[in-house]
Amino acid sequence: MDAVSDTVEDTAPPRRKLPRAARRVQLIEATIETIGARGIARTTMGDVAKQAGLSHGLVNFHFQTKDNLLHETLLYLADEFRDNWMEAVAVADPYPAAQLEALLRADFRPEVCTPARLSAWCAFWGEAGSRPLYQQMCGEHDVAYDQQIESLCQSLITAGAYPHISARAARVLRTCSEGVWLDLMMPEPPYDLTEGLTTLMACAQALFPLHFTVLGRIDPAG
Amino acid sequence: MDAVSDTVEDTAPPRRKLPRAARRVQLIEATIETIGARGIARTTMGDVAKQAGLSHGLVNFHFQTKDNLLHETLLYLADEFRDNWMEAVAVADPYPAAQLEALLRADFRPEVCTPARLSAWCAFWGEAGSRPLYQQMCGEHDVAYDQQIESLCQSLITAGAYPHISARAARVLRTCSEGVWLDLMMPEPPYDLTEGLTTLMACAQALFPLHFTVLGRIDPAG
DNA sequence: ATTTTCTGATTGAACTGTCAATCAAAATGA
DNA sequence: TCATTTTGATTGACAGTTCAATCAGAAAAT
Repeated sequence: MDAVSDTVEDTAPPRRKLPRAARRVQLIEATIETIGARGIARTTMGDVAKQAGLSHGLVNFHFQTKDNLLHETLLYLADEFRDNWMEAVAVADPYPAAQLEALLRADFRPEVCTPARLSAWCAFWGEAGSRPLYQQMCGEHDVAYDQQIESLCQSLITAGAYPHISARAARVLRTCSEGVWLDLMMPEPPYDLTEGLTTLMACAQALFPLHFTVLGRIDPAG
Repeated sequence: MDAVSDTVEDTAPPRRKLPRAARRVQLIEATIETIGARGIARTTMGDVAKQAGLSHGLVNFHFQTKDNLLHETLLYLADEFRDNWMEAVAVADPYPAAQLEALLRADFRPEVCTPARLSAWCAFWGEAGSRPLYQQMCGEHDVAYDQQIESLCQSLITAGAYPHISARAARVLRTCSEGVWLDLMMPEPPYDLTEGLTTLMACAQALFPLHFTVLGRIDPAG
């Protein structure tokens, strides 16, 4: 039926009549790329259309307004990030240290940790202060992430008799992770992804020395 | 004739013929407020002028272009933040734990930690990914801050025979501080300034338990 | 034949940057 | 002390540009 759908993007012009959902995703991906390259302030509908190799009328056809396009793009990113860490936790070994390590590593997987995605996410974050809608979405993302971390921290605190407050330990880890993200967002980051992860593990080690080293969790099996 | 000049605007309207430098600062402050309220993307020269209670032609008279206005605003913020933490370190007690605590607390002083300033700084940060100039300025700010922290961390590591790498410990503290900032930027932050600082101190305690508690440094005098 | 997707020209609004005119204050001269 | 000139800060109207959104119609798809 749809022999077209194979080479949807990159160089070859992705000719007409892609299924609705696929076209929307293509345009959202183009939006992420454009925001990553030009920032939100200077991103126009024309830029997005050009990036996708389509006409700008089509962007309005699928998303009605620019505000809506941005909103849906943020939604897409937030869902992607959430799915990513949730799945990482789900497939991790079933003990707290392994799950916490999986959670912390998830945001740095190459699939989600691309320059354009980091940059776009940060751009939305920067605008969040003045846009209640973005604020709410970024906030909700953080809350869910934070709760998951806190629950794991609580398990570790109990297991290791650490003197920490779980909410605070969780916050230290989350903020550290977000800060490393900001560093890596720069086109010429001061350190690479591996060193970023090691920094996070150093943070986990400082909090939970019985369960973590700078290389990651200490396996309970020995 | 000139009965006008007194209260043309609301709060503190320095009417006509202000010296050049003062007027520029007034316009930059108006820019910070506007960016904080509307974000960079939707801030216009007209908005800034209105915020300052002046005509929009005057903004161009003093700053030529919008890009230049934004650039100078970022410069102003970066200088202010740097001066703030440098002075805090300079007046702190002359031992590493006290200086580190002063450094960490500096960014959360009410003078610099206002909603508009946090929000504006974050907005610039969000755009930094796509603007080499912003990138460089934000980067330089971070580098200087990081070097100062690292030097203090190194002193503590030596003093306490901690197993850390100074660069990584410094990075953990800096990223944690930046992450807390991001949290506090939200109009309805998930926790207050005091709790933010306590979180930072908890991070310092995890790294340097001989020198810090969640309340701050442990005074060497006892 | 009908519906859905897509294009590119067009429109109208908003914004930036310019400029001539205005005006307050400082400098100068009486 | 008071009038005159000079300076440069300030205004508001304007020109030119950019951009979001619309729309009529073309091109697939069903």
